[in-house]
Amino acid sequence: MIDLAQLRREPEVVKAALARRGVTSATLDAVIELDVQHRQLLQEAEGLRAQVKDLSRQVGEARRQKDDAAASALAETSRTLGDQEREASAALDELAATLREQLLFVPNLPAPEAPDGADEHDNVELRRWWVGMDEGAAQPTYEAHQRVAHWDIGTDLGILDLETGAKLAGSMFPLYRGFGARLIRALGFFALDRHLPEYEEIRPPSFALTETMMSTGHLPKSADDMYEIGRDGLWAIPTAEVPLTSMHRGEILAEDQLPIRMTAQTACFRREAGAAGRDTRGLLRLHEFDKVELFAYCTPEQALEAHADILRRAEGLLQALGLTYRVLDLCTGDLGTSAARTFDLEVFSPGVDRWLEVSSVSWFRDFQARRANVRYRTSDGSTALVHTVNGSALAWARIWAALVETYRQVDGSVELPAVLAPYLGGQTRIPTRSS
RNA sequence: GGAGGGAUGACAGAGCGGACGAAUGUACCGGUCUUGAAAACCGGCGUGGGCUUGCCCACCGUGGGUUCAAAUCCCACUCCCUCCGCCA
Repeated sequence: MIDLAQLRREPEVVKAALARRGVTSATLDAVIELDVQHRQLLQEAEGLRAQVKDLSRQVGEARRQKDDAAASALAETSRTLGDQEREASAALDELAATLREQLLFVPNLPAPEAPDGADEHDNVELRRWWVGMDEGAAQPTYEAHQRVAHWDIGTDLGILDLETGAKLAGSMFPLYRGFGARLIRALGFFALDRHLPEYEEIRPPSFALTETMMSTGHLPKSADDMYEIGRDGLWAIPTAEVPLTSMHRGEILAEDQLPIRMTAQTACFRREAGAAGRDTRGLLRLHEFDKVELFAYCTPEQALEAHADILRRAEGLLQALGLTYRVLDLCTGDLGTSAARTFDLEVFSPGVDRWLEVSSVSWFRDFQARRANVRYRTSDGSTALVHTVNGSALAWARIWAALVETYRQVDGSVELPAVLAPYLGGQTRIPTRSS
């Protein structure tokens, strides 16, 4: 949620910033107008309430003086005012709800450094990395045996069974088996270990209350993309960011606690409602996938470094796995609702011949903290909202795809990078079924 | 799932219709005393919001209700504790 006080104080600044991501001036004017009305009504209701309270005190006083006639008269006046107050308060509540609702739909102000742009085509590529680059290789090269899509490799080697996954839960719910299942497990363990002990490992619930989903901005705006368990008032989490952001919801943290850094692997559930039929082959787009998330609550001063650290770690994993990737600086038109600045990491999938997003590293400023009401005590004793940053490190389904393609051998087997050996019982080779 | 008990400021813990944003203790901050520290004593010490910046309003688990007036009474819900049942 943006800062209403800032919108009130410097509307032109906010408008200019949000215009970069397509929010019209009229939208914000409507919010400002609601805010004006809200405060007018607030004063009216509070004035009435103050009178009722004062009269009530006088009633009590009169009763003690045994002046029942005066007490009754005062009570009568107070009752009348009380009715008016009730009416004003009801109107006030309605207006406040409308204001809040509109405010919840206003996206975050983009960071000045975020590049301008309308959509994903305007994202700015900052750099690429591939094996051998440091030794002077001009570009990654792939042989014909690496140009096989992971869904074919998965079927050939018996490590991915999408048909059975679909039989159990519908399409886009993958089922890994044998070495494929073990590889997914290994990737999560591998990444979590690398983030300890700087990041505390968390294993959060897989479902979250509506209020929890609100804090990160996933609700109300993206309700169609979330799995809802209506009977219990719960939602399946689309990312560990949801529970992690709310861990300190409503709290005031001590400044010396910050930054609080956490990592968690969870299943992530996404309905992908707006993407029906697109990129549905193999593991390109799924309703459920595992992802290790990195997250930090920090002071505004710590935020940039915390953001950079998560990006470094995500890149470090990709480099350790020897996968080709690129870093994108998301343009204002492609930023998520809550983000001020986001870097996406895309891994190259030689078999599918496409770049696949495997990480999104975002700085939210105080946008999420305002919704979640997470603050800290500053050195001068006052309170301030924390900043939140997070990023995937990494989303495993697509990494799984890039790995089996990149490391496919001439004979059809897959020879995985040695860094994974400790997590694979020492066996890095996925053999062909005939061998 | 059944029965009972509970939820109050950083913590502990009073209050159970009116002068209660809330006793008291601890912790914390400032001061006096002291060579210094401790002790003792004095003072301060929740969070938001509104505007005429001095006042007003809200908040005692959450949401409703009763009343001139609710931390206090009523209803519903959530969570915690104890016991019983069931269960990986």
